[in-house]
Amino acid sequence: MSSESQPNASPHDAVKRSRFTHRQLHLLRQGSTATPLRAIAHIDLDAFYAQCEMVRLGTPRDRPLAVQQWGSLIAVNYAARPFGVTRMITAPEARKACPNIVLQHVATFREGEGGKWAYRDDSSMNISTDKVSLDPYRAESRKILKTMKEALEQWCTTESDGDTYHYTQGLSAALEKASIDEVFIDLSPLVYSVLLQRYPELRPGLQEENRDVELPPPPTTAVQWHPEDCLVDLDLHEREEDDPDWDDIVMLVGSEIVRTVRQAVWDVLHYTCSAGLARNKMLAKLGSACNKPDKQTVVRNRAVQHFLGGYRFTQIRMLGGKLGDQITSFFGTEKVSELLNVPLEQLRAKLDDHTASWLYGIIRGEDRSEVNPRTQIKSMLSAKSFRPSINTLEQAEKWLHIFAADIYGRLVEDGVLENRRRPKVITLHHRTAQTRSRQIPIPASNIIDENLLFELARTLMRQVMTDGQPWPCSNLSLSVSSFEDGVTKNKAIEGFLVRGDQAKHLNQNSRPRDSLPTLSESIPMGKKRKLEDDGIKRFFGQPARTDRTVGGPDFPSPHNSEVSGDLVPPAQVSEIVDESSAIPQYKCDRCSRSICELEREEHEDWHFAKDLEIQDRQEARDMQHQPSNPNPNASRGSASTRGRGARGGRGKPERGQMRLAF
DNA sequence: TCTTTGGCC
DNA sequence: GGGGCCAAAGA
Repeated sequence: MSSESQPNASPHDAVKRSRFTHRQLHLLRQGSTATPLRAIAHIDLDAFYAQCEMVRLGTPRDRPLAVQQWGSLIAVNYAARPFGVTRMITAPEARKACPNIVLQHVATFREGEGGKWAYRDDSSMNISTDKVSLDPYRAESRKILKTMKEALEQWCTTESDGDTYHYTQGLSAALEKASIDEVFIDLSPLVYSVLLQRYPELRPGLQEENRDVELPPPPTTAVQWHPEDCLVDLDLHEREEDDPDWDDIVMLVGSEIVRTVRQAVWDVLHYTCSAGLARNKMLAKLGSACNKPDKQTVVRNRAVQHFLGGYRFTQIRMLGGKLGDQITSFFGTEKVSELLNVPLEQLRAKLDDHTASWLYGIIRGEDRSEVNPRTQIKSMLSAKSFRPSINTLEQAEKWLHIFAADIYGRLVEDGVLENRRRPKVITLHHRTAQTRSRQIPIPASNIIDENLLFELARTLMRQVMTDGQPWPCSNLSLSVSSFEDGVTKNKAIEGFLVRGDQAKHLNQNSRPRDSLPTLSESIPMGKKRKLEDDGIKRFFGQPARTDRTVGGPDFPSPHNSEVSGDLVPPAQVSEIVDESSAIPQYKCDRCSRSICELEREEHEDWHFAKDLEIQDRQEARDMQHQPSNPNPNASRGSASTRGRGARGGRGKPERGQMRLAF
């Protein structure tokens, strides 16, 4: 982005301006990946499993503790590390290095004791009959996520004057659970909201104003960082004495928000965590690991080059594996600083175009991957390695019982009993010399219980045995996947929301309320889920305001809403119809929609932002492809996934913008 | 549908 | 370094 590399306005300028434009600020509002003002946090629990045990057992923070799995350690708390205890060493070695250490074995299931896990004194000696359970950690993870969400919500409910409210209401932060102990948070909309409250000069001006004009400079000459913020040193040509620009202020506000989130996790649940804050996920993730434990690290835009230059690129997300090794051998270095000297053309010569341009950008600190607001789990797996290998069907079936019980218990937590969600596929993995797997559908007619899972697993096991040489078997695992929403949940949703096509046909269509599925068969399952998650989240996160029913050019018309999976609240629909004659309307010349006059400004803002995103996305497509976008359809206000061209019908509405069903 | 890869504690 | 996960791409 050229604006990022421009120096600050020089002192002789008559009127100092920011390097950033109104357009770039405005893109924060919908969490666009295109703006250099973006604020992304990565939060990582410190030695998570160890902390879980410290909390559960009530041990003091300075008491060394490690979590044991059979003879080895899988997590070591910070109090134990000065003694040389690491995950590499065995439990007896840890005891020797640190006699005072608490060595807590993970909870286990035990053969013949049903589906209940327990903490047992003798589990380390019972590797042949026990199977580890990570359930206690999953439960803590859920609590932590909930606490973080609640802390973030504090920043959404703003008591500001009506003008600011107009621009900031309904904004919230996207939270992506990256693993059992890590989350990404897109703070951009919250930061935008705070900026507009604290700096009225940033509020969108008159309609005529050119959004390419630079913002006024921040009204401060020095940023007051919190004493506990760890700041990455600035790039060589930057100086701390230089006046801050809005990207510095964005990081300041972001770090304030992150601090309250971390504080809430400590106050409520007594867990410490470390955070990284930067303009994108890649930098935030590297940042969170810089100062552990219990610290937060801020990577300002002006520090990115210096920060990344010190890394090996193999430490960057997606480059830790074979791709990173390949690149290392092609170019003879692991250092980011040296790879920076390789021109794009040379990268292209060795790597495919997508990967080459992604790599070129990523080592320069550019990463436009989105924070994917995903909370629900997509599969569940229960596994066991056998040393020595097992050799009979009887032995295998004992483990299948335990797997079935384990997974069933987790499904219950997930809501199978209430029919909220249910998996459609069950898979058995089996390892001898090679790994083989077989999968079958879970019959939709059956109620899922432990026994059904076991019988399906046994069927798969028999298939595996007739396939080839089943023994000796060194590893077995059972998993369920392809989750689908169940009857009860859809019923509940239908009370509030109907899809566009359903709204259209609501009165003609006598389809039974409890029949399934409600989503169009034309959409692959994975996409359906995301669309639905988002639709629901957005709807409930949005205060009901009938005058917010604005739309844009890419809002599918009724005929293609059929495949969009988008959701429309019926109450809204009827209210709109009722009120449309009473409220002054104007017809938007961009999209030919009738918009209520009160919403005119916002609607036009919306078109403006939309245009920018389209433009920007096009640049991004040309310039910067990721080698493997982990989730091309997950979106949060990005134009790439919204309806145009071949994928035109797949779009979903912008936050807070409801589609008319007619 | 099945296998492989990556990432993490 | 390996057991036990989870997600997604590749084939």
